[in-house]
Amino acid sequence: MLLSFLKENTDRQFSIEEICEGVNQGGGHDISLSAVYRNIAKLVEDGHVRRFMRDGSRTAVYQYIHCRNCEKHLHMKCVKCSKILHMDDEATETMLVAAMKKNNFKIDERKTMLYGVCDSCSEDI
Amino acid sequence: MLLSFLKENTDRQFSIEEICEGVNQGGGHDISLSAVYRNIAKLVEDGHVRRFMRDGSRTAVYQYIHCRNCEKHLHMKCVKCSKILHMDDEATETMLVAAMKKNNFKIDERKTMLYGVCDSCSEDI
DNA sequence: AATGATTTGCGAATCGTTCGCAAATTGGAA
DNA sequence: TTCCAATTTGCGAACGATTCGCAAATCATT
Repeated sequence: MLLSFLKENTDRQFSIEEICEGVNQGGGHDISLSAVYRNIAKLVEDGHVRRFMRDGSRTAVYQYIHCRNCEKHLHMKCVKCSKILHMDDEATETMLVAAMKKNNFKIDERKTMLYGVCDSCSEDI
Repeated sequence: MLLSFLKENTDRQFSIEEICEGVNQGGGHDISLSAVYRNIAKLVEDGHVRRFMRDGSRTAVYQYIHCRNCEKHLHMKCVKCSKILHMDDEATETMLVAAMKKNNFKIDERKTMLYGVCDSCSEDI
């Protein structure tokens, strides 16, 4: 099932094609790309899944990731290993949001993705 | 000229088509879409202009904005009026970056865009 | 089993972007 | 100025991820 696949993999984003492969991995009847497109659209609409865009390829590609309580915290994406980190330090989270509000900007955690380099990748020379 | 058009308009992002129109507004010889695509690619490569993606349309659309000292500060985009805000409070800026580093994440100001609601738009009911 | 509603898969359409190539423009060197 | 090579341009075709249309398959309710 589509949603359960994403639920079990929240450490990175998946393209439609990857989701299709991942779901069909489980054996049984294969699902088509079209169906994945349609079903994922519904999941996004209902707020179960979030959609971002990947830059860099010839044309833009949408990527998807499951929402847990993700509207409650910020996310970071490592530009080297593409891993998604969920901000789990509540003190920092509230501090960041407060600092932004002081600058008259009410940050939207659901749409924002912080890009940078994660801990393990910054160790690499 | 393409770069000077973007230099004069740093309060929002422009699509290729908007850039084309904006440049051709200045009279003289019109430049084609192809040329805009090519020239903007070079500007991005050389670090004079930054490229982001706009979500929501049928297919992905790239958008461009001029870099001033933009590698030095964060940017915010209002999801309501699409205006781009440049973080000008240095104290907050360094505080944010430090807070992220405490969470083992070295934020990349050039690739990150904070989404949310700006001051004037949050006043609207 | 029968009926209607939903979902599926396939192929065509969409459309921003990129590519290929010949024509136009530019920039030196003589 | 004139010649020639190098770069840039504009046009149309190609690309490719996504969406659309529609008939066939599946599901749900009785």
